[in-house]
Amino acid sequence: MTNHDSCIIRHFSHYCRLSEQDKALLHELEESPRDVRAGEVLWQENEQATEFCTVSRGWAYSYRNLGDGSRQILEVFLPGDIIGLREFAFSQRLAGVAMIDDGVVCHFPHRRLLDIFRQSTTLTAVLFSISSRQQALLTERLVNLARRTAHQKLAHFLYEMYVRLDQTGAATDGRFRLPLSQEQLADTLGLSAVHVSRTFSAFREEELVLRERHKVTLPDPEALANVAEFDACYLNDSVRPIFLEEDAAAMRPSNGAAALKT
Amino acid sequence: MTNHDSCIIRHFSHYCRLSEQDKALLHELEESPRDVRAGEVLWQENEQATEFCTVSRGWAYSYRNLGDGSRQILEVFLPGDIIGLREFAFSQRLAGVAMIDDGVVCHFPHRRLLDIFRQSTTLTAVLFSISSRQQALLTERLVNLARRTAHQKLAHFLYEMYVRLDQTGAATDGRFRLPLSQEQLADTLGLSAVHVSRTFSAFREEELVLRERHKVTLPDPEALANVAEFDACYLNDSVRPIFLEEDAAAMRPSNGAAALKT
DNA sequence: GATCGCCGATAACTCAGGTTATCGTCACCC
DNA sequence: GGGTGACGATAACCTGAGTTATCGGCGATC
Repeated sequence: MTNHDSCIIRHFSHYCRLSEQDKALLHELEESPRDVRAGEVLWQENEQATEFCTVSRGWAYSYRNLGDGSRQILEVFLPGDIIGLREFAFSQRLAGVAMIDDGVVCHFPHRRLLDIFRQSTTLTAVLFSISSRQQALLTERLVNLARRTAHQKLAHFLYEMYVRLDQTGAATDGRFRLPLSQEQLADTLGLSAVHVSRTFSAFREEELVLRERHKVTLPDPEALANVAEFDACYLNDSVRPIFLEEDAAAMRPSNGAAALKT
Repeated sequence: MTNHDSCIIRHFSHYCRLSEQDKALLHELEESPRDVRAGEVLWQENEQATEFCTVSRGWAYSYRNLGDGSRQILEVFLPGDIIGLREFAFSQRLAGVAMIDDGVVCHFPHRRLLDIFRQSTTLTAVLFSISSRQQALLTERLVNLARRTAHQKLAHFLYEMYVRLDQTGAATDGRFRLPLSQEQLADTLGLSAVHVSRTFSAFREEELVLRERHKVTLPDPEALANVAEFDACYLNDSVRPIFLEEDAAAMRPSNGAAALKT
């Protein structure tokens, strides 16, 4: 088991120092990588759900198709994210998932999550934290959709992506790659594609956002955050390291004995 | 430990048969009941978060205050629900919580959740399921807010409440108590209070919904569900009993020995 | 290098829902 | 029993965003 740079482990390490045993458990989630093409549908609403999925490379999104032919994008997944956690309690998919980009994903069965619950309190707590953070993103998007103007919605989304990408080093100096089309943005923000275009034009005018093809530049990120009334609280998932460290310490004695080679 | 009818245990039992030990663990969550009055704020955004909370009686809601003075209600909690699970990863509250009704709530420290992770895989799985279901509610509300008309939003909300209440026996024959004011409904649905009123008038006209004070009657629930394009999938959390039973069976040997009196 | 198809920009027109304001009703309380 | 205040209904008016349509640019395919 070469520790060939794993997105998941990097992601989990954000939350907590991991034992070797924990890392081994996580590695099992990435056993069967599969290449996927942009636009490829990983699964659809109402299909039987027996697996989760991790993204190793590329972007993905989950979506719901509505009765009137429109569609709502719910979440955008980046490398290191786990897809499908939200559906833990359900035997059917509640949302479809498709790739934005070419990429690599790894499927693993539901069962594996129970193994983790049973074998590592630390990982269980981290999984709960991740799920909790995803819910925070969702909540923020909800507020955004319910209460803000088109300008604020787009500003908020762009700034959120900027922060998320910055946290993983994928944004430098206000510039980042945003592989979504304007139609996908519209489906995310509950707007029409036309109005997304209008709003980008306005932002260009005001020199808040420059966009060419899939490259976005924010000349003044803070100004954008202000437009969006952005409160970064929900992204700085302080993650309460103390809390988790205590916990890790508390459980190490019992699990340490069974640990794999150090 | 008298098994004086506990909402939480009833709630959890929905998902899975519980051992006596599991019940004992859950009972600890309801150790310190407190009477609360309608309108009382349990906590506010950005306060330090060190506790979760269960609702034993009454309704509650979580909300976010926006920059422009408006506010968005995120979730409505009924007796048996756990409040604050969403915030597991955070040290600050992401949303305020207030009572709709007079009621009884029980606070318990974060730490207690870790005890559960450590001591019961069954309860851990159920907690994950509950969190997953809450997220499904949130997602459905998001779609609702982003993509549907005022009529659909209100119809959807009313029908959802009807189903949730029906599941706990609190709705009979299309009639139930709905203690929210039109302003609270507006804050939930991302509408103005005026427009909620208009929409109720329209529903009265069409004989879809009758509302007097806090009593709501749905003469034809199915018709309402149709207006809302309601797909009950996300509420019939099949909850995959098989899955959990297998799991419970798998872990019983190790924990059974330490079980409390049967 | 001509054709096709996708993506994005822009303009003209429409409409769902917000805003403001007024009024009626009910509950509560000296 | 009259004052007060929260809640809800209704009307008139306004506006942000949807809809439809047209056009230009760019990449892929032959």
